[in-house]
Amino acid sequence: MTAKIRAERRTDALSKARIVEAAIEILDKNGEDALTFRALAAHLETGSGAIYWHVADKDYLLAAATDHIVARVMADAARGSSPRDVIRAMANGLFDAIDGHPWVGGQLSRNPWQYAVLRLMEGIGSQVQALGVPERAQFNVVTALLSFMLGLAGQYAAGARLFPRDADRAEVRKAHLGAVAAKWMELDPAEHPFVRQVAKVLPEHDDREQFLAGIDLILAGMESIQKLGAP
Amino acid sequence: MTAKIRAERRTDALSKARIVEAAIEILDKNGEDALTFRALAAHLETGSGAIYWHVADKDYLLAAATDHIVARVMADAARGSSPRDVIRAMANGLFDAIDGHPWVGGQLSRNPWQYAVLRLMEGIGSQVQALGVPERAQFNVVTALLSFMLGLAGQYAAGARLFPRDADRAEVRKAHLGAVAAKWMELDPAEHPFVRQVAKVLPEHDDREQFLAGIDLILAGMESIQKLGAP
DNA sequence: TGGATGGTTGGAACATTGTTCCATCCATGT
DNA sequence: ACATGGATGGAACAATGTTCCAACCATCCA
Repeated sequence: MTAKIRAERRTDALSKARIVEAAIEILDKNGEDALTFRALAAHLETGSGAIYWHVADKDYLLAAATDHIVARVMADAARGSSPRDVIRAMANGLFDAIDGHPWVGGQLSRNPWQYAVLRLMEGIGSQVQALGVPERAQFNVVTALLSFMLGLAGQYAAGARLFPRDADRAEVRKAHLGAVAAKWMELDPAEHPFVRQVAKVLPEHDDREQFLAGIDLILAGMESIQKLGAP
Repeated sequence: MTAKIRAERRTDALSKARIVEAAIEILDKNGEDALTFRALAAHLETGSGAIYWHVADKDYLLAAATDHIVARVMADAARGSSPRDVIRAMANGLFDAIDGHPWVGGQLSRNPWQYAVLRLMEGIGSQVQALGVPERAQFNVVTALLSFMLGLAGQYAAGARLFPRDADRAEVRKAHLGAVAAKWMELDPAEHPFVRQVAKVLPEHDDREQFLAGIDLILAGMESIQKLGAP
Protein backbone atom coordinates (compact mmCIF):
# COMPACT_ATOMS: atom_id res chain seq x y z
CA MET A 1 0.00 0.00 0.00
CA THR A 2 2.76 2.39 0.93
CA ALA A 3 4.54 1.41 -2.25
CA LYS A 4 1.42 2.06 -4.25
CA ILE A 5 1.03 5.48 -2.70
CA ARG A 6 4.64 6.27 -3.40
CA ALA A 7 4.29 5.21 -6.99
CA GLU A 8 1.19 7.32 -7.37
CA ARG A 9 2.65 10.42 -5.85
CA ARG A 10 4.22 11.63 -9.03
CA THR A 11 1.25 11.32 -11.36
CA ASP A 12 -1.36 11.88 -8.69
CA ALA A 13 0.00 15.08 -7.17
CA LEU A 14 -2.86 17.03 -5.64
CA SER A 15 -3.70 20.37 -7.20
CA LYS A 16 -6.56 22.81 -7.31
CA ALA A 17 -7.40 21.73 -10.84
CA ARG A 18 -7.51 18.04 -9.97
CA ILE A 19 -9.64 18.73 -6.90
CA VAL A 20 -12.13 20.82 -8.85
CA GLU A 21 -12.30 18.13 -11.49
CA ALA A 22 -13.04 15.47 -8.89
CA ALA A 23 -15.64 17.70 -7.27
CA ILE A 24 -17.43 18.11 -10.58
CA GLU A 25 -17.43 14.36 -11.09
CA ILE A 26 -19.03 13.77 -7.71
CA LEU A 27 -21.56 16.55 -8.20
CA ASP A 28 -22.54 15.26 -11.61
CA LYS A 29 -22.77 11.65 -10.60
CA ASN A 30 -24.38 11.86 -7.17
CA GLY A 31 -25.85 15.33 -6.87
CA GLU A 32 -25.37 18.43 -4.80
CA ASP A 33 -25.56 16.80 -1.38
CA ALA A 34 -23.00 14.14 -2.22
CA LEU A 35 -20.12 16.58 -2.34
CA THR A 36 -18.49 16.33 1.07
CA PHE A 37 -14.84 16.71 1.90
CA ARG A 38 -14.83 13.11 3.03
CA ALA A 39 -16.26 11.84 -0.26
CA LEU A 40 -13.85 14.08 -2.10
CA ALA A 41 -10.91 12.82 -0.06
CA ALA A 42 -11.94 9.22 -0.69
CA HIS A 43 -12.29 9.88 -4.41
CA LEU A 44 -8.82 11.41 -4.50
CA GLU A 45 -7.38 8.79 -2.13
CA THR A 46 -6.14 11.31 0.37
CA GLY A 47 -7.27 12.99 3.61
CA SER A 48 -9.52 15.98 3.98
CA GLY A 49 -6.72 18.02 5.46
CA ALA A 50 -4.67 17.76 2.30
CA ILE A 51 -7.51 19.26 0.28
CA TYR A 52 -7.57 22.35 2.45
CA TRP A 53 -3.99 23.03 1.50
CA HIS A 54 -5.14 23.76 -2.06
CA VAL A 55 -8.68 25.01 -1.53
CA ALA A 56 -9.80 27.56 1.08
CA ASP A 57 -13.22 26.11 1.87
CA LYS A 58 -16.30 24.54 0.37
CA ASP A 59 -17.70 27.81 -0.94
CA TYR A 60 -14.54 28.45 -2.85
CA LEU A 61 -14.56 24.94 -4.23
CA LEU A 62 -18.15 25.24 -5.46
CA ALA A 63 -17.48 28.64 -6.96
CA ALA A 64 -14.45 27.26 -8.80
CA ALA A 65 -16.40 24.28 -10.10
CA THR A 66 -19.24 26.51 -11.25
CA ASP A 67 -16.87 28.88 -12.97
CA HIS A 68 -15.23 25.97 -14.75
CA ILE A 69 -18.57 25.10 -16.35
CA VAL A 70 -19.75 28.64 -17.04
CA ALA A 71 -16.47 29.72 -18.59
CA ARG A 72 -16.86 27.11 -21.32
CA VAL A 73 -20.44 28.15 -21.98
CA MET A 74 -19.49 31.77 -22.44
CA ALA A 75 -16.56 30.98 -24.67
CA ASP A 76 -18.71 28.85 -26.97
CA ALA A 77 -21.54 31.35 -27.13
CA ALA A 78 -19.31 34.26 -28.04
CA ARG A 79 -19.12 32.95 -31.60
CA GLY A 80 -22.43 34.39 -32.80
CA SER A 81 -23.40 36.82 -35.49
CA SER A 82 -25.79 39.45 -34.15
CA PRO A 83 -25.84 40.57 -30.50
CA ARG A 84 -29.31 39.08 -30.20
CA ASP A 85 -28.07 35.74 -31.43
CA VAL A 86 -25.16 35.79 -29.02
CA ILE A 87 -27.46 36.50 -26.10
CA ARG A 88 -29.77 33.70 -27.14
CA ALA A 89 -26.76 31.40 -27.63
CA MET A 90 -25.57 32.23 -24.14
CA ALA A 91 -29.01 31.49 -22.73
CA ASN A 92 -29.13 28.24 -24.67
CA GLY A 93 -25.67 27.29 -23.51
CA LEU A 94 -26.47 28.13 -19.92
CA PHE A 95 -29.59 26.03 -20.17
CA ASP A 96 -27.60 23.08 -21.48
CA ALA A 97 -25.05 23.50 -18.72
CA ILE A 98 -27.70 23.52 -16.00
CA ASP A 99 -29.46 20.64 -17.67
CA GLY A 100 -26.26 18.63 -17.66
CA HIS A 101 -25.06 19.83 -14.25
CA PRO A 102 -28.10 20.77 -12.16
CA TRP A 103 -25.95 21.83 -9.21
CA VAL A 104 -24.69 24.74 -11.33
CA GLY A 105 -28.18 26.23 -11.21
CA GLY A 106 -28.32 26.12 -7.45
CA GLN A 107 -24.84 27.47 -7.03
CA LEU A 108 -25.37 30.35 -9.46
CA SER A 109 -28.55 31.51 -7.81
CA ARG A 110 -27.19 31.09 -4.30
CA ASN A 111 -24.10 33.20 -4.63
CA PRO A 112 -24.33 36.17 -7.01
CA TRP A 113 -20.91 37.57 -6.15
CA GLN A 114 -18.96 34.64 -7.47
CA TYR A 115 -16.82 34.98 -10.54
CA ALA A 116 -19.10 32.86 -12.74
CA VAL A 117 -21.89 35.40 -12.35
CA LEU A 118 -19.52 38.21 -13.17
CA ARG A 119 -18.64 36.32 -16.34
CA LEU A 120 -22.31 36.13 -17.26
CA MET A 121 -22.75 39.82 -16.59
CA GLU A 122 -19.82 40.77 -18.77
CA GLY A 123 -21.03 38.52 -21.57
CA ILE A 124 -24.57 39.82 -21.51
CA GLY A 125 -23.44 43.39 -20.95
CA SER A 126 -21.20 43.57 -23.95
CA GLN A 127 -23.99 42.37 -26.20
CA VAL A 128 -26.51 44.78 -24.72
CA GLN A 129 -24.02 47.56 -25.36
CA ALA A 130 -23.67 46.38 -28.94
CA LEU A 131 -27.45 46.62 -29.31
CA GLY A 132 -27.16 50.35 -28.77
CA VAL A 133 -29.02 50.58 -25.48
CA PRO A 134 -28.33 53.98 -23.90
CA GLU A 135 -25.75 53.71 -21.16
CA ARG A 136 -27.96 54.67 -18.24
CA ALA A 137 -30.45 51.92 -19.19
CA GLN A 138 -27.83 49.22 -19.72
CA PHE A 139 -27.48 48.36 -16.06
CA ASN A 140 -31.19 47.71 -15.60
CA VAL A 141 -31.51 45.66 -18.77
CA VAL A 142 -28.52 43.49 -17.95
CA THR A 143 -29.67 43.01 -14.38
CA ALA A 144 -33.11 41.99 -15.62
CA LEU A 145 -31.68 39.41 -18.01
CA LEU A 146 -29.24 38.15 -15.41
CA SER A 147 -31.76 37.95 -12.59
CA PHE A 148 -34.22 36.15 -14.78
CA MET A 149 -31.56 33.62 -15.76
CA LEU A 150 -30.43 33.09 -12.19
CA GLY A 151 -33.98 32.86 -10.94
CA LEU A 152 -34.97 30.20 -13.42
CA ALA A 153 -31.65 28.46 -12.86
CA GLY A 154 -32.51 28.15 -9.20
CA GLN A 155 -35.91 26.75 -10.03
CA TYR A 156 -34.58 24.09 -12.38
CA ALA A 157 -31.95 23.17 -9.84
CA ALA A 158 -34.57 22.75 -7.15
CA GLY A 159 -36.49 20.51 -9.49
CA ALA A 160 -33.43 18.41 -10.20
CA ARG A 161 -32.65 18.14 -6.49
CA LEU A 162 -35.79 16.07 -6.09
CA PHE A 163 -34.64 13.25 -8.34
CA PRO A 164 -30.84 13.24 -8.30
CA ARG A 165 -29.40 11.38 -11.21
CA ASP A 166 -31.78 9.06 -12.93
CA ALA A 167 -31.31 7.16 -16.15
CA ASP A 168 -34.41 8.46 -17.91
CA ARG A 169 -34.68 11.90 -16.42
CA ALA A 170 -37.29 12.93 -18.96
CA GLU A 171 -39.69 10.29 -17.73
CA VAL A 172 -39.07 10.96 -14.05
CA ARG A 173 -39.37 14.67 -14.58
CA LYS A 174 -42.67 14.33 -16.35
CA ALA A 175 -43.99 12.06 -13.64
CA HIS A 176 -42.91 14.54 -11.01
CA LEU A 177 -44.46 17.49 -12.78
CA GLY A 178 -47.58 15.41 -13.22
CA ALA A 179 -47.69 14.83 -9.49
CA VAL A 180 -47.22 18.55 -8.80
CA ALA A 181 -49.93 19.40 -11.29
CA ALA A 182 -52.28 16.88 -9.69
CA LYS A 183 -51.68 18.47 -6.31
CA TRP A 184 -52.35 21.90 -7.75
CA MET A 185 -55.61 20.68 -9.24
CA GLU A 186 -56.77 19.82 -5.74
CA LEU A 187 -56.58 23.46 -4.68
CA ASP A 188 -59.70 25.53 -4.20
CA PRO A 189 -60.75 26.69 -7.70
CA ALA A 190 -62.10 29.96 -6.28
CA GLU A 191 -58.81 30.82 -4.62
CA HIS A 192 -56.36 29.49 -7.19
CA PRO A 193 -57.90 29.74 -10.65
CA PHE A 194 -54.69 30.67 -12.40
CA VAL A 195 -52.51 28.02 -10.79
CA ARG A 196 -55.07 25.39 -11.75
CA GLN A 197 -55.03 26.62 -15.31
CA VAL A 198 -51.25 26.38 -15.38
CA ALA A 199 -51.39 22.89 -13.91
CA LYS A 200 -52.99 21.66 -17.11
CA VAL A 201 -49.99 22.77 -19.19
CA LEU A 202 -47.29 22.06 -16.62
CA PRO A 203 -46.41 18.41 -17.36
CA GLU A 204 -46.14 19.02 -21.10
CA HIS A 205 -44.26 22.31 -21.14
CA ASP A 206 -40.75 22.63 -22.55
CA ASP A 207 -38.27 24.13 -20.09
CA ARG A 208 -35.92 25.38 -22.77
CA GLU A 209 -38.68 27.08 -24.70
CA GLN A 210 -39.86 28.72 -21.52
CA PHE A 211 -36.36 29.91 -20.76
CA LEU A 212 -35.85 31.44 -24.20
CA ALA A 213 -39.33 32.95 -24.19
CA GLY A 214 -38.41 34.87 -21.05
CA ILE A 215 -35.22 36.15 -22.67
CA ASP A 216 -37.15 37.26 -25.75
CA LEU A 217 -39.72 38.96 -23.59
CA ILE A 218 -37.09 41.06 -21.86
CA LEU A 219 -35.34 41.84 -25.12
CA ALA A 220 -38.67 42.90 -26.64
CA GLY A 221 -39.29 45.16 -23.67
CA MET A 222 -35.86 46.65 -24.10
CA GLU A 223 -36.53 47.43 -27.75
CA SER A 224 -39.93 48.93 -27.13
CA ILE A 225 -38.41 51.24 -24.54
CA GLN A 226 -35.66 52.18 -26.98
CA LYS A 227 -38.23 53.07 -29.65
CA LEU A 228 -40.16 55.04 -27.12
CA GLY A 229 -37.15 57.07 -26.14
CA ALA A 230 -35.69 57.57 -29.61
CA PRO A 231 -38.24 59.49 -31.72
CA MET B 1 -38.47 26.52 38.38
CA THR B 2 -40.88 23.61 38.11
CA ALA B 3 -43.58 25.85 39.50
CA LYS B 4 -42.76 28.51 36.95
CA ILE B 5 -42.95 26.04 34.11
CA ARG B 6 -46.24 24.72 35.39
CA ALA B 7 -47.66 28.21 35.63
CA GLU B 8 -46.50 29.00 32.10
CA ARG B 9 -47.87 25.82 30.58
CA ARG B 10 -51.31 27.22 30.05
CA THR B 11 -50.40 30.47 28.33
CA ASP B 12 -47.23 29.17 26.74
CA ALA B 13 -48.58 26.02 25.16
CA LEU B 14 -46.45 25.14 22.16
CA SER B 15 -48.09 25.34 18.77
CA LYS B 16 -47.10 25.63 15.13
CA ALA B 17 -48.09 29.29 15.13
CA ARG B 18 -45.99 30.14 18.17
CA ILE B 19 -43.01 28.24 16.79
CA VAL B 20 -43.21 30.00 13.44
CA GLU B 21 -43.48 33.33 15.20
CA ALA B 22 -40.41 32.61 17.28
CA ALA B 23 -38.51 31.44 14.19
CA ILE B 24 -39.30 34.71 12.43
CA GLU B 25 -38.07 36.67 15.44
CA ILE B 26 -34.76 34.85 15.42
CA LEU B 27 -34.35 35.13 11.67
CA ASP B 28 -35.08 38.84 11.74
CA LYS B 29 -32.87 39.61 14.69
CA ASN B 30 -29.86 37.40 14.04
CA GLY B 31 -30.02 36.34 10.43
CA GLU B 32 -30.44 33.17 8.42
CA ASP B 33 -27.69 31.16 10.07
CA ALA B 34 -28.94 31.88 13.58
CA LEU B 35 -32.06 29.78 13.19
CA THR B 36 -31.15 26.44 14.74
CA PHE B 37 -33.43 24.10 16.61
CA ARG B 38 -31.35 24.66 19.69
CA ALA B 39 -31.70 28.44 19.51
CA LEU B 40 -35.37 28.02 18.81
CA ALA B 41 -35.80 25.66 21.76
CA ALA B 42 -33.97 28.08 24.04
CA HIS B 43 -36.11 30.97 22.83
CA LEU B 44 -39.26 28.96 23.53
CA GLU B 45 -37.87 27.53 26.79
CA THR B 46 -38.35 23.95 25.72
CA GLY B 47 -36.37 21.12 24.14
CA SER B 48 -35.74 20.53 20.45
CA GLY B 49 -37.72 17.31 20.56
CA ALA B 50 -40.90 19.12 21.53
CA ILE B 51 -40.63 21.32 18.47
CA TYR B 52 -40.58 18.31 16.18
CA TRP B 53 -43.96 17.32 17.55
CA HIS B 54 -45.49 20.37 15.84
CA VAL B 55 -43.16 20.89 12.88
CA ALA B 56 -41.93 18.21 10.51
CA ASP B 57 -38.45 19.58 9.84
CA LYS B 58 -36.47 22.72 9.19
CA ASP B 59 -37.55 23.02 5.57
CA TYR B 60 -41.18 22.99 6.60
CA LEU B 61 -40.50 25.57 9.28
CA LEU B 62 -38.76 27.92 6.86
CA ALA B 63 -41.49 27.49 4.28
CA ALA B 64 -44.15 28.28 6.88
CA ALA B 65 -42.27 31.36 8.05
CA THR B 66 -41.82 32.56 4.48
CA ASP B 67 -45.45 32.02 3.66
CA HIS B 68 -46.45 33.97 6.74
CA ILE B 69 -44.61 37.01 5.37
CA VAL B 70 -45.61 36.59 1.72
CA ALA B 71 -49.28 36.08 2.52
CA ARG B 72 -49.47 39.52 4.09
CA VAL B 73 -47.70 41.11 1.12
CA MET B 74 -50.12 39.62 -1.36
CA ALA B 75 -53.17 40.56 0.67
CA ASP B 76 -52.04 44.17 0.91
CA ALA B 77 -51.12 44.46 -2.75
CA ALA B 78 -54.44 43.10 -4.00
CA ARG B 79 -56.06 46.46 -3.26
CA GLY B 80 -54.95 48.21 -6.43
CA SER B 81 -56.75 49.84 -9.33
CA SER B 82 -55.37 48.61 -12.66
CA PRO B 83 -53.74 45.20 -13.13
CA ARG B 84 -50.47 46.98 -13.85
CA ASP B 85 -50.70 48.84 -10.55
CA VAL B 86 -51.43 45.65 -8.67
CA ILE B 87 -48.42 43.94 -10.18
CA ARG B 88 -46.22 46.88 -9.30
CA ALA B 89 -47.69 46.96 -5.82
CA MET B 90 -46.91 43.30 -5.39
CA ALA B 91 -43.36 43.87 -6.54
CA ASN B 92 -43.04 46.82 -4.20
CA GLY B 93 -44.47 44.86 -1.32
CA LEU B 94 -42.22 41.92 -2.01
CA PHE B 95 -39.26 44.25 -2.09
CA ASP B 96 -40.21 45.71 1.27
CA ALA B 97 -40.67 42.25 2.71
CA ILE B 98 -37.24 41.12 1.55
CA ASP B 99 -35.74 44.38 2.68
CA GLY B 100 -37.21 43.88 6.14
CA HIS B 101 -36.63 40.13 6.26
CA PRO B 102 -33.65 39.30 4.04
CA TRP B 103 -33.94 35.57 4.76
CA VAL B 104 -37.23 35.59 2.83
CA GLY B 105 -35.30 36.31 -0.34
CA GLY B 106 -33.01 33.37 0.14
CA GLN B 107 -35.80 31.04 1.06
CA LEU B 108 -37.97 32.03 -1.90
CA SER B 109 -35.23 31.53 -4.45
CA ARG B 110 -34.04 28.28 -2.89
CA ASN B 111 -37.34 26.44 -2.90
CA PRO B 112 -39.72 27.24 -5.76
CA TRP B 113 -42.26 24.55 -4.84
CA GLN B 114 -43.20 26.03 -1.50
CA TYR B 115 -46.62 27.51 -0.99
CA ALA B 116 -45.37 31.09 -0.81
CA VAL B 117 -44.18 30.89 -4.41
CA LEU B 118 -47.49 29.44 -5.48
CA ARG B 119 -49.14 32.43 -3.83
CA LEU B 120 -46.96 34.76 -5.86
CA MET B 121 -47.77 32.88 -9.04
CA GLU B 122 -51.49 33.08 -8.44
CA GLY B 123 -51.29 36.77 -7.62
CA ILE B 124 -49.25 37.64 -10.67
CA GLY B 125 -51.20 35.28 -12.89
CA SER B 126 -54.60 36.72 -12.14
CA GLN B 127 -53.35 40.20 -13.02
CA VAL B 128 -51.70 39.04 -16.22
CA GLN B 129 -54.97 37.40 -17.17
CA ALA B 130 -56.76 40.66 -16.45
CA LEU B 131 -54.38 42.40 -18.80
CA GLY B 132 -55.80 40.34 -21.63
CA VAL B 133 -52.71 38.35 -22.48
CA PRO B 134 -53.69 35.38 -24.66
CA GLU B 135 -53.89 32.20 -22.65
CA ARG B 136 -51.05 30.33 -24.31
CA ALA B 137 -48.69 33.26 -23.60
CA GLN B 138 -49.73 33.70 -19.98
CA PHE B 139 -47.57 30.93 -18.62
CA ASN B 140 -44.37 32.33 -20.11
CA VAL B 141 -45.13 35.88 -19.02
CA VAL B 142 -45.91 34.87 -15.47
CA THR B 143 -42.86 32.63 -15.28
CA ALA B 144 -40.70 35.46 -16.54
CA LEU B 145 -42.01 37.87 -13.92
CA LEU B 146 -41.77 35.27 -11.19
CA SER B 147 -38.29 34.09 -12.10
CA PHE B 148 -37.04 37.63 -12.29
CA MET B 149 -38.45 38.37 -8.86
CA LEU B 150 -37.04 35.20 -7.33
CA GLY B 151 -33.68 35.75 -9.00
CA LEU B 152 -33.29 39.27 -7.69
CA ALA B 153 -34.65 38.17 -4.32
CA GLY B 154 -31.82 35.67 -4.09
CA GLN B 155 -29.29 38.31 -4.99
CA TYR B 156 -30.47 40.78 -2.37
CA ALA B 157 -30.56 37.99 0.20
CA ALA B 158 -26.98 37.05 -0.62
CA GLY B 159 -26.00 40.67 -0.15
CA ALA B 160 -27.74 40.86 3.21
CA ARG B 161 -26.11 37.61 4.31
CA LEU B 162 -22.77 39.41 4.29
CA PHE B 163 -23.72 41.91 6.98
CA PRO B 164 -26.44 40.37 9.11
CA ARG B 165 -28.36 42.94 11.06
CA ASP B 166 -26.61 46.23 11.41
CA ALA B 167 -27.98 49.42 12.85
CA ASP B 168 -27.27 51.58 9.82
CA ARG B 169 -27.65 49.11 7.00
CA ALA B 170 -27.62 51.84 4.40
CA GLU B 171 -24.10 52.87 5.36
CA VAL B 172 -22.76 49.34 5.61
CA ARG B 173 -24.38 48.38 2.33
CA LYS B 174 -22.86 51.32 0.54
CA ALA B 175 -19.47 50.53 1.98
CA HIS B 176 -19.79 46.94 0.89
CA LEU B 177 -20.88 47.83 -2.63
CA GLY B 178 -18.04 50.30 -2.75
CA ALA B 179 -15.63 47.52 -1.87
CA VAL B 180 -17.10 45.27 -4.56
CA ALA B 181 -16.91 48.07 -7.09
CA ALA B 182 -13.30 48.74 -6.16
CA LYS B 183 -12.48 45.09 -6.70
CA TRP B 184 -14.20 45.14 -10.07
CA MET B 185 -12.21 48.19 -11.08
CA GLU B 186 -9.04 46.16 -10.60
CA LEU B 187 -10.08 43.73 -13.34
CA ASP B 188 -8.43 43.78 -16.73
CA PRO B 189 -10.13 46.58 -18.71
CA ALA B 190 -9.70 44.64 -21.95
CA GLU B 191 -11.47 41.60 -20.59
CA HIS B 192 -14.14 43.23 -18.44
CA PRO B 193 -15.10 46.58 -19.95
CA PHE B 194 -18.77 46.31 -19.11
CA VAL B 195 -18.32 45.19 -15.51
CA ARG B 196 -15.96 48.08 -14.94
CA GLN B 197 -18.50 50.47 -16.36
CA VAL B 198 -21.15 49.09 -14.04
CA ALA B 199 -18.77 49.36 -11.10
CA LYS B 200 -18.94 53.12 -11.39
CA VAL B 201 -22.72 53.17 -10.84
CA LEU B 202 -22.92 50.26 -8.43
CA PRO B 203 -22.48 51.96 -5.04
CA GLU B 204 -25.04 54.68 -5.85
CA HIS B 205 -27.77 52.61 -7.47
CA ASP B 206 -31.20 52.18 -5.90
CA ASP B 207 -32.21 48.54 -5.44
CA ARG B 208 -35.92 49.23 -5.46
CA GLU B 209 -35.73 51.26 -8.64
CA GLN B 210 -33.74 48.49 -10.25
CA PHE B 211 -36.33 45.93 -9.16
CA LEU B 212 -39.26 47.90 -10.54
CA ALA B 213 -37.37 48.70 -13.73
CA GLY B 214 -37.06 45.00 -14.39
CA ILE B 215 -40.77 44.47 -13.85
CA ASP B 216 -41.59 47.33 -16.20
CA LEU B 217 -39.22 45.93 -18.78
CA ILE B 218 -40.98 42.58 -18.81
CA LEU B 219 -44.40 44.21 -18.86
CA ALA B 220 -43.30 46.37 -21.78
CA GLY B 221 -42.12 43.28 -23.60
CA MET B 222 -45.42 41.62 -22.97
CA GLU B 223 -47.32 44.55 -24.42
CA SER B 224 -45.14 44.82 -27.49
CA ILE B 225 -45.71 41.15 -28.21
CA GLN B 226 -49.44 41.63 -27.73
CA LYS B 227 -49.50 44.49 -30.21
CA LEU B 228 -47.49 42.43 -32.62
CA GLY B 229 -49.90 39.53 -32.45
CA ALA B 230 -53.17 41.51 -32.43
CA PRO B 231 -53.36 43.57 -35.65
C1' DT C 1 -62.84 9.67 42.93
C1' DG C 2 -58.78 7.23 41.34
C1' DG C 3 -56.36 5.14 37.97
C1' DA C 4 -55.36 4.35 33.09
C1' DT C 5 -54.47 6.64 28.62
C1' DG C 6 -52.30 9.03 25.17
C1' DG C 7 -51.19 13.53 23.48
C1' DT C 8 -47.16 16.46 24.78
C1' DT C 9 -42.70 17.82 26.63
C1' DG C 10 -37.64 18.14 27.58
C1' DG C 11 -33.33 16.80 26.81
C1' DA C 12 -29.94 13.18 25.95
C1' DA C 13 -27.89 10.73 22.20
C1' DC C 14 -26.61 9.95 17.27
C1' DA C 15 -24.94 10.67 12.59
C1' DT C 16 -23.02 13.81 9.55
C1' DT C 17 -20.86 17.82 8.24
C1' DG C 18 -17.10 21.64 7.57
C1' DT C 19 -12.97 22.82 9.50
C1' DT C 20 -8.63 22.78 12.32
C1' DC C 21 -4.56 20.68 14.04
C1' DC C 22 -0.54 18.22 13.92
C1' DA C 23 2.69 14.47 13.36
C1' DT C 24 4.83 12.75 9.40
C1' DC C 25 6.70 12.45 4.76
C1' DC C 26 9.84 13.46 0.99
C1' DA C 27 11.80 16.32 -2.88
C1' DT C 28 14.88 19.90 -2.92
C1' DG C 29 18.98 22.75 -2.08
C1' DT C 30 23.25 23.05 0.55
C1' DA D 1 24.50 13.31 4.00
C1' DC D 2 21.48 16.37 5.89
C1' DA D 3 18.40 20.15 7.06
C1' DT D 4 14.32 22.56 5.33
C1' DG D 5 9.71 23.48 4.37
C1' DG D 6 5.97 22.60 1.17
C1' DA D 7 2.52 18.77 1.08
C1' DT D 8 0.01 15.00 3.03
C1' DG D 9 -3.23 12.00 5.74
C1' DG D 10 -6.08 11.37 9.26
C1' DA D 11 -7.51 12.22 13.98
C1' DA D 12 -10.07 15.49 16.66
C1' DC D 13 -13.45 19.40 17.34
C1' DA D 14 -17.60 22.05 17.18
C1' DA D 15 -22.01 22.64 15.33
C1' DT D 16 -26.22 21.01 13.38
C1' DG D 17 -30.58 18.39 12.09
C1' DT D 18 -32.88 14.69 13.64
C1' DT D 19 -34.32 10.63 16.46
C1' DC D 20 -35.42 8.43 20.67
C1' DC D 21 -37.31 7.84 24.98
C1' DA D 22 -38.45 8.54 29.82
C1' DA D 23 -41.34 11.56 32.22
C1' DC D 24 -45.37 14.54 32.56
C1' DC D 25 -50.19 15.83 33.00
C1' DA D 26 -54.95 16.85 31.42
C1' DT D 27 -58.63 14.13 30.25
C1' DC D 28 -61.77 10.29 30.29
C1' DC D 29 -63.66 6.14 32.05
C1' DA D 30 -64.93 2.85 35.73
